[in-house]
Amino acid sequence: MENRFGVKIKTLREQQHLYLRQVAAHLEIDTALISKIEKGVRNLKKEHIPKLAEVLNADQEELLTLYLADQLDEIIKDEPLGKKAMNIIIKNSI
Amino acid sequence: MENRFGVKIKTLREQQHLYLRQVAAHLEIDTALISKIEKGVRNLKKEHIPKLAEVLNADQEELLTLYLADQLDEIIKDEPLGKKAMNIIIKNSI
DNA sequence: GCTATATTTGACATAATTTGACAAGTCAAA
DNA sequence: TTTGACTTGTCAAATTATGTCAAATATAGC
Repeated sequence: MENRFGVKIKTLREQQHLYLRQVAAHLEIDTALISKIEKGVRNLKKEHIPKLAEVLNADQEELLTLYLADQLDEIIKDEPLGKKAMNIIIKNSI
Repeated sequence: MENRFGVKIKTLREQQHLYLRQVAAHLEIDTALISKIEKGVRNLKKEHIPKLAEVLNADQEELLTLYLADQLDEIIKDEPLGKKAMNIIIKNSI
């Protein structure tokens, strides 16, 4: 899977009846940028997550978790050995 | 943990009785760079792994796996939610 | 000690990528 | 057809990655 983060913040934004423009203003970035972030063609800077959680009235930890998951995916996508690499970290090698 | 990759290739290099200079020459990069890579202060470009496995007479997949593990660690180090993020990928959400 | 060779370190230059802004575009509803 | 929301492409600036060089520091043999 991919772009968990973008899908999530789009859903949250719609639930809150907010426009991209409003979210953008809160983060002080361009509307076009969050549009791309929702679509997964760009990454949000990690530092923006607190403000984002704020305006979306969301749990900051949940957003960060999804954000990290996407980052991890970015590394192991197209890598057949990705799962094995994760297992090494989890310590259940093999 | 960290720098699994660097530790591994240093061990392999010593087992093969090779100098950094020799490994560097094979990869066509500066000796100083592999020194740093072994110590984990720099990353190797992924494209160099095949040549590296060659000169170290090592299994390319093993090196790549450790390489990926270090990359993943880089993202989740200092992140209490890192494991949770990995679980999302593995699909054992929670 | 001295010498030679291997490794490490820090500063630097350059290349590549990321980040964000802007402008022009699409689309849907009024 | 006008308006507002969103999307897309392109550009410049900022940041990060990659590699080199020279100097510093080991390390081993005499």
